[in-house]
Amino acid sequence: MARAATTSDVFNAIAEPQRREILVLLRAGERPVTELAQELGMTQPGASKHLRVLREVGLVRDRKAGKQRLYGLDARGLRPVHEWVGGFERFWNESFDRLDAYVQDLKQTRLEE
Amino acid sequence: MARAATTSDVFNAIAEPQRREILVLLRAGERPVTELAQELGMTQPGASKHLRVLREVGLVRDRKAGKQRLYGLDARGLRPVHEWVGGFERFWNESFDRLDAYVQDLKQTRLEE
DNA sequence: CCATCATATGCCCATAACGGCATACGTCAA
DNA sequence: TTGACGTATGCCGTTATGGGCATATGATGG
Repeated sequence: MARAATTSDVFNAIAEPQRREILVLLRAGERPVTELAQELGMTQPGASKHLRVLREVGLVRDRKAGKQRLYGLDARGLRPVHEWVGGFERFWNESFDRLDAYVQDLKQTRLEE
Repeated sequence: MARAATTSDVFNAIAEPQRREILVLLRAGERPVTELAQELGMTQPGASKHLRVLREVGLVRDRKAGKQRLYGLDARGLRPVHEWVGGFERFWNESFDRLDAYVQDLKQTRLEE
Protein backbone atom coordinates (compact mmCIF):
# COMPACT_ATOMS: atom_id res chain seq x y z
CA MET A 1 0.00 0.00 0.00
CA ALA A 2 1.16 3.47 -0.78
CA ARG A 3 0.19 6.60 1.00
CA ALA A 4 -3.47 7.03 1.79
CA ALA A 5 -5.29 9.14 -0.74
CA THR A 6 -4.79 12.85 -0.25
CA THR A 7 -8.46 13.43 -0.67
CA SER A 8 -9.29 11.20 2.22
CA ASP A 9 -8.54 13.53 5.07
CA VAL A 10 -7.79 17.07 5.96
CA PHE A 11 -4.39 16.34 7.45
CA ASN A 12 -3.25 15.09 4.12
CA ALA A 13 -4.86 17.91 2.22
CA ILE A 14 -3.00 20.55 4.18
CA ALA A 15 0.26 18.67 3.99
CA GLU A 16 0.84 20.32 0.65
CA PRO A 17 2.42 23.78 0.94
CA GLN A 18 0.70 25.22 -2.09
CA ARG A 19 -2.66 24.10 -0.81
CA ARG A 20 -1.94 25.84 2.45
CA GLU A 21 -1.12 28.97 0.50
CA ILE A 22 -4.40 28.74 -1.31
CA LEU A 23 -6.27 28.50 1.96
CA VAL A 24 -4.45 31.52 3.32
CA LEU A 25 -5.29 33.53 0.24
CA LEU A 26 -8.91 32.57 0.48
CA ARG A 27 -9.15 34.10 3.91
CA ALA A 28 -9.25 37.41 2.10
CA GLY A 29 -12.34 36.35 0.22
CA GLU A 30 -13.56 34.37 -2.73
CA ARG A 31 -11.41 34.15 -5.79
CA PRO A 32 -11.53 32.60 -9.24
CA VAL A 33 -9.04 29.89 -10.15
CA THR A 34 -7.03 32.01 -12.52
CA GLU A 35 -6.43 34.68 -9.96
CA LEU A 36 -5.27 32.15 -7.40
CA ALA A 37 -2.97 30.56 -9.91
CA GLN A 38 -1.46 33.88 -10.81
CA GLU A 39 -0.97 35.11 -7.27
CA LEU A 40 0.68 31.88 -6.27
CA GLY A 41 2.74 31.43 -9.38
CA MET A 42 1.24 28.18 -10.47
CA THR A 43 -0.42 27.07 -13.66
CA GLN A 44 -4.16 27.14 -13.98
CA PRO A 45 -4.46 23.36 -14.19
CA GLY A 46 -2.24 23.12 -11.17
CA ALA A 47 -4.43 25.42 -9.17
CA SER A 48 -7.55 23.58 -10.31
CA LYS A 49 -6.14 20.30 -9.12
CA HIS A 50 -5.24 21.60 -5.72
CA LEU A 51 -8.62 23.22 -5.41
CA ARG A 52 -10.24 19.95 -6.26
CA VAL A 53 -8.47 18.24 -3.40
CA LEU A 54 -9.45 21.01 -1.05
CA ARG A 55 -13.02 20.80 -2.25
CA GLU A 56 -13.16 17.07 -1.78
CA VAL A 57 -12.11 17.31 1.84
CA GLY A 58 -14.52 20.17 2.28
CA LEU A 59 -12.11 22.97 3.03
CA VAL A 60 -13.25 24.95 0.05
CA ARG A 61 -16.48 25.41 -1.79
CA ASP A 62 -17.20 26.83 -5.18
CA ARG A 63 -20.01 28.68 -6.82
CA LYS A 64 -20.60 29.79 -10.31
CA ALA A 65 -20.33 33.46 -11.00
CA GLY A 66 -20.97 33.96 -14.64
CA LYS A 67 -18.16 32.61 -16.68
CA GLN A 68 -16.09 32.26 -13.59
CA ARG A 69 -16.13 29.89 -10.67
CA LEU A 70 -15.44 31.48 -7.34
CA TYR A 71 -13.71 29.49 -4.65
CA GLY A 72 -14.29 30.31 -1.03
CA LEU A 73 -13.00 29.06 2.27
CA ASP A 74 -14.90 26.65 4.45
CA ALA A 75 -12.62 26.34 7.42
CA ARG A 76 -14.82 24.14 9.54
CA GLY A 77 -12.78 21.10 8.58
CA LEU A 78 -9.73 22.67 10.16
CA ARG A 79 -11.27 22.65 13.57
CA PRO A 80 -10.58 18.97 14.31
CA VAL A 81 -7.00 19.51 13.24
CA HIS A 82 -6.68 22.42 15.59
CA GLU A 83 -8.10 20.35 18.38
CA TRP A 84 -5.88 17.39 17.71
CA VAL A 85 -2.75 19.49 17.66
CA GLY A 86 -4.03 21.40 20.66
CA GLY A 87 -3.94 18.16 22.57
CA PHE A 88 -0.18 18.56 22.65
CA GLU A 89 -0.17 22.10 23.91
CA ARG A 90 0.98 21.34 27.40
CA PHE A 91 3.80 19.27 25.97
CA TRP A 92 5.44 21.91 23.90
CA ASN A 93 5.87 24.00 27.00
CA GLU A 94 7.02 21.09 29.05
CA SER A 95 9.44 20.05 26.36
CA PHE A 96 12.25 22.27 27.43
CA ASP A 97 12.46 20.64 30.83
CA ARG A 98 12.25 17.27 29.28
CA LEU A 99 14.95 18.20 26.87
CA ASP A 100 17.09 19.20 29.81
CA ALA A 101 16.54 15.88 31.43
CA TYR A 102 17.39 14.26 28.16
CA VAL A 103 20.60 16.16 27.76
CA GLN A 104 21.63 15.26 31.27
CA ASP A 105 20.93 11.65 30.55
CA LEU A 106 23.15 11.93 27.54
CA LYS A 107 25.98 13.38 29.57
CA GLN A 108 25.72 10.65 32.09
CA THR A 109 25.56 7.97 29.47
CA ARG A 110 28.66 9.41 27.90
CA LEU A 111 30.49 9.32 31.19
CA GLU A 112 29.59 5.75 31.75
CA GLU A 113 31.02 4.64 28.47
CA MET B 1 8.07 16.55 -9.12
CA ALA B 2 6.23 14.54 -6.57
CA ARG B 3 5.19 15.69 -3.15
CA ALA B 4 7.83 17.28 -0.96
CA ALA B 5 9.59 14.73 1.18
CA THR B 6 7.68 13.70 4.26
CA THR B 7 10.73 14.25 6.35
CA SER B 8 10.97 17.87 5.38
CA ASP B 9 8.11 19.29 7.34
CA VAL B 10 5.85 18.61 10.21
CA PHE B 11 2.63 18.96 8.26
CA ASN B 12 3.66 16.07 6.11
CA ALA B 13 4.87 14.02 9.01
CA ILE B 14 1.55 14.20 10.81
CA ALA B 15 -0.39 13.51 7.64
CA GLU B 16 0.09 9.83 8.33
CA PRO B 17 -2.51 8.38 10.70
CA GLN B 18 -0.20 5.86 12.28
CA ARG B 19 2.34 8.52 13.01
CA ARG B 20 -0.33 10.55 14.70
CA GLU B 21 -1.18 7.53 16.80
CA ILE B 22 2.42 7.17 17.81
CA LEU B 23 2.53 10.77 18.94
CA VAL B 24 -0.61 10.32 20.97
CA LEU B 25 0.80 7.26 22.65
CA LEU B 26 3.98 9.06 23.48
CA ARG B 27 2.06 11.63 25.46
CA ALA B 28 1.85 8.97 28.14
CA GLY B 29 5.62 8.79 28.32
CA GLU B 30 8.66 7.31 26.70
CA ARG B 31 8.43 3.95 25.06
CA PRO B 32 10.64 1.50 23.23
CA VAL B 33 9.97 0.72 19.60
CA THR B 34 8.69 -2.76 20.18
CA GLU B 35 6.11 -1.64 22.65
CA LEU B 36 4.82 1.02 20.30
CA ALA B 37 4.64 -1.46 17.48
CA GLN B 38 2.71 -3.89 19.59
CA GLU B 39 0.26 -1.39 20.98
CA LEU B 40 -0.49 -0.01 17.55
CA GLY B 41 -0.60 -3.32 15.77
CA MET B 42 2.26 -2.70 13.42
CA THR B 43 5.45 -4.51 12.71
CA GLN B 44 8.67 -3.47 14.39
CA PRO B 45 10.28 -2.30 11.15
CA GLY B 46 7.12 -0.37 10.40
CA ALA B 47 7.22 1.40 13.72
CA SER B 48 10.93 2.12 13.32
CA LYS B 49 10.32 3.75 9.99
CA HIS B 50 7.58 5.97 11.25
CA LEU B 51 9.67 6.90 14.24
CA ARG B 52 12.49 7.82 11.95
CA VAL B 53 10.30 10.25 10.09
CA LEU B 54 9.08 11.74 13.34
CA ARG B 55 12.63 12.01 14.57
CA GLU B 56 13.80 13.73 11.42
CA VAL B 57 11.20 16.43 11.72
CA GLY B 58 12.00 16.72 15.39
CA LEU B 59 8.72 15.60 16.88
CA VAL B 60 10.33 12.74 18.69
CA ARG B 61 13.67 12.14 20.28
CA ASP B 62 15.33 8.97 21.36
CA ARG B 63 17.77 7.96 23.98
CA LYS B 64 19.50 4.75 24.73
CA ALA B 65 18.34 2.84 27.73
CA GLY B 66 20.41 -0.28 27.94
CA LYS B 67 19.56 -2.60 25.16
CA GLN B 68 16.53 -0.54 24.34
CA ARG B 69 16.02 2.80 22.72
CA LEU B 70 13.35 4.92 24.30
CA TYR B 71 11.36 7.31 22.17
CA GLY B 72 9.87 10.39 23.68
CA LEU B 73 7.71 13.23 22.51
CA ASP B 74 9.09 16.61 21.57
CA ALA B 75 5.97 18.50 20.73
CA ARG B 76 7.56 21.86 20.09
CA GLY B 77 7.37 21.31 16.37
CA LEU B 78 3.62 21.11 16.62
CA ARG B 79 3.33 24.63 17.82
CA PRO B 80 3.69 26.24 14.39
CA VAL B 81 1.05 23.89 13.09
CA HIS B 82 -1.28 24.88 15.85
CA GLU B 83 -0.67 28.51 15.10
CA TRP B 84 -1.16 28.13 11.40
CA VAL B 85 -4.43 26.32 11.81
CA GLY B 86 -5.40 28.75 14.53
CA GLY B 87 -5.21 31.46 11.93
CA PHE B 88 -8.46 30.11 10.60
CA GLU B 89 -10.27 30.06 13.88
CA ARG B 90 -12.53 32.99 13.20
CA PHE B 91 -13.48 31.43 9.91
CA TRP B 92 -14.81 28.18 11.15
CA ASN B 93 -17.27 30.06 13.28
CA GLU B 94 -18.14 32.41 10.52
CA SER B 95 -18.56 29.57 8.11
CA PHE B 96 -22.14 28.85 8.91
CA ASP B 97 -23.23 32.30 7.94
CA ARG B 98 -21.13 32.14 4.86
CA LEU B 99 -22.62 28.85 4.02
CA ASP B 100 -26.03 30.40 4.34
CA ALA B 101 -25.07 33.15 1.98
CA TYR B 102 -23.72 30.53 -0.33
CA VAL B 103 -26.88 28.50 -0.30
CA GLN B 104 -28.90 31.59 -1.03
CA ASP B 105 -26.66 32.40 -3.92
CA LEU B 106 -27.23 28.92 -5.19
CA LYS B 107 -30.98 29.31 -5.03
CA GLN B 108 -30.82 32.55 -6.89
CA THR B 109 -28.51 31.17 -9.50
CA ARG B 110 -30.87 28.31 -10.02
CA LEU B 111 -33.78 30.66 -10.48
CA GLU B 112 -31.91 32.65 -13.01
CA GLU B 113 -31.15 29.67 -15.16
C1' DC C 1 34.14 -14.14 21.69
C1' DC C 2 29.38 -15.74 21.25
C1' DA C 3 24.51 -15.90 21.66
C1' DT C 4 20.65 -13.14 22.27
C1' DC C 5 17.66 -9.52 22.37
C1' DA C 6 16.34 -4.71 20.41
C1' DT C 7 16.32 -1.84 16.68
C1' DA C 8 17.49 0.00 12.11
C1' DT C 9 18.15 -0.66 7.10
C1' DG C 10 17.82 -2.29 2.60
C1' DC C 11 15.18 -3.96 -1.11
C1' DC C 12 10.94 -4.84 -3.58
C1' DC C 13 6.23 -3.98 -4.75
C1' DA C 14 2.06 -1.46 -5.72
C1' DT C 15 0.22 2.93 -5.44
C1' DA C 16 -0.48 7.62 -5.56
C1' DA C 17 1.48 12.01 -5.54
C1' DC C 18 2.65 16.61 -8.41
C1' DG C 19 3.71 18.90 -12.40
C1' DG C 20 3.43 19.80 -17.40
C1' DC C 21 0.94 19.76 -21.34
C1' DA C 22 -2.88 19.32 -24.46
C1' DT C 23 -7.52 19.41 -24.70
C1' DA C 24 -12.29 18.86 -23.35
C1' DC C 25 -16.08 21.24 -21.23
C1' DG C 26 -18.99 25.26 -19.94
C1' DT C 27 -20.52 29.81 -20.26
C1' DC C 28 -21.28 34.07 -22.19
C1' DA C 29 -21.49 37.63 -26.07
C1' DA C 30 -22.12 38.91 -30.68
C1' DT D 1 -23.73 29.23 -34.21
C1' DT D 2 -19.38 30.73 -33.55
C1' DG D 3 -15.72 32.56 -31.04
C1' DA D 4 -13.48 33.80 -26.88
C1' DC D 5 -12.76 33.24 -22.26
C1' DG D 6 -12.48 30.47 -17.82
C1' DT D 7 -11.97 26.16 -15.86
C1' DA D 8 -11.59 21.08 -15.40
C1' DT D 9 -9.75 16.73 -16.97
C1' DG D 10 -6.82 13.28 -18.99
C1' DC D 11 -2.46 11.39 -19.78
C1' DC D 12 2.44 11.00 -19.00
C1' DG D 13 6.73 10.89 -16.45
C1' DT D 14 9.27 11.14 -12.26
C1' DT D 15 9.40 10.46 -7.56
C1' DA D 16 8.12 9.31 -2.83
C1' DT D 17 5.27 6.63 -0.08
C1' DG D 18 4.11 2.72 3.14
C1' DG D 19 4.14 -2.17 3.89
C1' DG D 20 6.41 -6.80 3.91
C1' DC D 21 10.34 -9.27 4.47
C1' DA D 22 15.08 -10.47 5.26
C1' DT D 23 19.02 -9.00 7.28
C1' DA D 24 22.45 -5.77 9.12
C1' DT D 25 23.79 -3.22 13.14
C1' DG D 26 24.02 -2.47 18.22
C1' DA D 27 24.11 -3.51 22.88
C1' DT D 28 24.14 -6.84 26.75
C1' DG D 29 25.17 -10.86 29.47
C1' DG D 30 27.65 -14.92 29.93
